[in-house]
Amino acid sequence: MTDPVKPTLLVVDGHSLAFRAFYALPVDSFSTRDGQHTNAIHGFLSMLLLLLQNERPTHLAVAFDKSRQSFRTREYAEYKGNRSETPPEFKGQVPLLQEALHAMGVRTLEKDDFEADDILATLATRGTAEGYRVLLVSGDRDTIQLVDDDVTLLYPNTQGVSQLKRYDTAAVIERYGIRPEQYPDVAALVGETSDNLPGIPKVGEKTAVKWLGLYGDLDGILAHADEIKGVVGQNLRDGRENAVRNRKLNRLVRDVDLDVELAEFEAKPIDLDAVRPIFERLEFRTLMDRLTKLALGDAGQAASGGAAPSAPVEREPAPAAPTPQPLRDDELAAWLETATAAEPAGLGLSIDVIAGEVAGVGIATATETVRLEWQSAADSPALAAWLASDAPKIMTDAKLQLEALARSGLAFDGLVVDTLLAGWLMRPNLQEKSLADLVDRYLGETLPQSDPALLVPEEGSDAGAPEYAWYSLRVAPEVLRVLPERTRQLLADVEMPLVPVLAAMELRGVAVDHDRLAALSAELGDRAAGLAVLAYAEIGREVNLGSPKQLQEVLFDQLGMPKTRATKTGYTTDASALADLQESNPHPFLGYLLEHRDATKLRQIVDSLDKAIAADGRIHTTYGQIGAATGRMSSNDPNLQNIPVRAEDGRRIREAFRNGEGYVELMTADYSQIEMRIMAHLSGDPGLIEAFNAGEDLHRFVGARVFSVDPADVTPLMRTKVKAMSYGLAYGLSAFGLSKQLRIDRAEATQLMKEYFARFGAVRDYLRGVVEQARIDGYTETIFGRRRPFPDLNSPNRVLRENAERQALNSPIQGSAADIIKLAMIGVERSIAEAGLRSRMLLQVHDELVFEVADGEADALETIVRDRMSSAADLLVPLDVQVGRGASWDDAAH
DNA sequence: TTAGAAACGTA
DNA sequence: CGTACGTTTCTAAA
Repeated sequence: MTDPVKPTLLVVDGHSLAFRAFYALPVDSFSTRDGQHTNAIHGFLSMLLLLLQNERPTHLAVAFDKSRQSFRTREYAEYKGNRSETPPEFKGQVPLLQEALHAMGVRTLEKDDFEADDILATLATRGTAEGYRVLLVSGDRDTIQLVDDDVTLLYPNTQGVSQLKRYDTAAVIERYGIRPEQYPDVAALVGETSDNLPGIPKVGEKTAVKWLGLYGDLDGILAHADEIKGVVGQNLRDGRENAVRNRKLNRLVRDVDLDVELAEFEAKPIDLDAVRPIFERLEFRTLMDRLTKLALGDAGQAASGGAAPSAPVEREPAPAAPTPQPLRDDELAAWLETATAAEPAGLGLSIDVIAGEVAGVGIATATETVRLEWQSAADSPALAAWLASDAPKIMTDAKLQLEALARSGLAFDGLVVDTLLAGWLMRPNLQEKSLADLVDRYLGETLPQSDPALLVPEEGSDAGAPEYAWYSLRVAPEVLRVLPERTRQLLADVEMPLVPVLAAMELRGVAVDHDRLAALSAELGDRAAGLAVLAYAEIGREVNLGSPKQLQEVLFDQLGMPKTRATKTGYTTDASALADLQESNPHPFLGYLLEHRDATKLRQIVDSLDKAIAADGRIHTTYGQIGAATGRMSSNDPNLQNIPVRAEDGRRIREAFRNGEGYVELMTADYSQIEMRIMAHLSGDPGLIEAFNAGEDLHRFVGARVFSVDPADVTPLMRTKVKAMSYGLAYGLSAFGLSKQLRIDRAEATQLMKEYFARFGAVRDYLRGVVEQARIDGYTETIFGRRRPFPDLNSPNRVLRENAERQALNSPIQGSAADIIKLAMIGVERSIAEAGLRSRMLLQVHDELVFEVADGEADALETIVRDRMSSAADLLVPLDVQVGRGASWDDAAH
């Protein structure tokens, strides 16, 4: 095994390992508050620490590629020529990684005109000569040739970088059936796609190894090329230049002039004080802990050698959750008294939910947790009283738990912090999706969880309600600490009060008429079947009309239509492309196909809604409060925010949404043009503000300005164009996009935009300003202070950057609209309760609310809704609210 | 069996 | 080459 006398030299291929780490770890989960991606750095350092711990090298170096150019690219220009652009999220991490390594006292090496692997080869050669045991770490197979009795290669497996496969001579022989020094011959014959080095066609590892066995080495094989029969033999004779070239390129250089002595790589004790600042900047809490442990271990060894350890800061190990005490309800009041005194900001609370009902309750202070077994509300008067009181409670992902409480007949109040919502406001790109994520990020600890693969969780290993309560309690102050003041306010004023409102809406659900849906489904099914028959007749065969692949065959091969926009897997067959084709190459098949698509899509929606009707005859969607990065909510299971409304057929689905028993109709209330109004407010554009205050049709008003005509003379076409332009603005629409949407030429679109901005210049200035400010701040902000970070705004990658720019200019607008309707919902719910109405709010569709109206309450409800919605924010323009009522959702639309 | 792409519905 | 979502179906890889 290892020779205790020999010193150990560990050499790492920095680029290849960092790159592996980059792809192994989700980029979204590793970034700092200011948006710097750190997944590659984190993965690399994590692996390095593991190596230092397990291998205990005496000498250490990390080699990097200096650039993409090397003597190999000069020799063969196509070398690695197929490599796509390095992701910018990766690029920026390399200098930071090097900085971190230097802080850790690790030497890094790079050399003009050579690749990192050549440095590995050189150090391995010198190390062997100078009596070292050498460990190489690289993700490049070419380094296999370096393995010998003193040189071992650690190669990352496909899963990532946490597991390294150890290749010594025996392992290479076992894996490849050849000796390490023969590997380049195999690679030369087989070729290396990732390096853009084609090999001999039809020759894989098996064949190459067989030939090596027969003829010794590549030269031998080529010398006997004439004796090899069949297609492969001919391929070999045809491609011998390739093989020779490959062999030349994959030979690593063992004598790069490095101008260093191996002794300089001696591993020094880690200076934690030097490392701490950069690790803090990278927000590597767990890694810092691991490094600290490792360094203290080193110090301990040094101490045994005589020197006293320099007094490093002793880090406490991650505390374990206190063992939950079982508590009876009659003991609860007393416990709560001392607990509340100990935690005035709130107690941690978590509800075990099984099948939607309360199964257990955990409550936590910083030092104690209790578990209350729960039978029924009647058996737990003390618990019920505390839950119903306004005593402050801290939870994680409370909505589900609140619903379970309600179903079990328990009133609830006093939710002050939901850590999941707080974490989302801090990083709205859905990076922390669970308590476990929050515990990891904000405490640097791991939430105990049993293997989810186990059907029966291990006894005691799993975190239950008391543990969840305890971790929630500890996470809360850490998240709040880093939350900017306005964002904390947003949490307290908007997101937290919204939780019980959403819980109530989800519990209520909306009544849906199964019979109508069933009839509609049957009708659509028949229609689709008929259209399919017609479509098949046109092309003389049956294909799967739902298969883009088969459609491409029909359209482009069989019917010879011109190719449409390219997708990753071929050419698009989407509705707009088919419409274009219909214009240029009219064919009845296209019409049938489009209609068939419509019918099947609609039927699919109908069927999934029908399946979602619960036993109470109602559909209960789930709102995702942390659903969208802009601040909007999402709806799922089923999604009730994308029920068709534009097409006549689609609207028939809305006819199935009706008031339930005990109610007389539905009412809808929506903000008209809220995003344009927000744009008017944020930009302060006098023209746009006047447009809204004039109370005239917005698009007519704008059209009159843009086309310099009287409002009365604005034609429908002019109105359409201006409307598309106005709506497109908030999305970062380009002249190209506008021309495409309006089916007008580029020049006309450009002209339209020019005229528009000439009249509404402040809008353009505002949109530009948003992006510029975001580039500086790294985030955008809504009217209410909701932030969204944009790390890609300064990316050198144009696609990424321009995407980020459009997102950035849209976010304050979409986000402010979301803030406003959330505030309105909270106000409406409160006012309805205060007025004692039975009518209730059921659905939210971004700028629309749907209510179920009780008999005789329509007017009172409308007054409340109009008032709360229009006064939710104080803008420079009025917030106009449209209200409608009717027997169905469709009828209630206006 | 699973993950990704394509397609399409809403605001 | 217009933002924000969720769902379904097909497809290729595992």
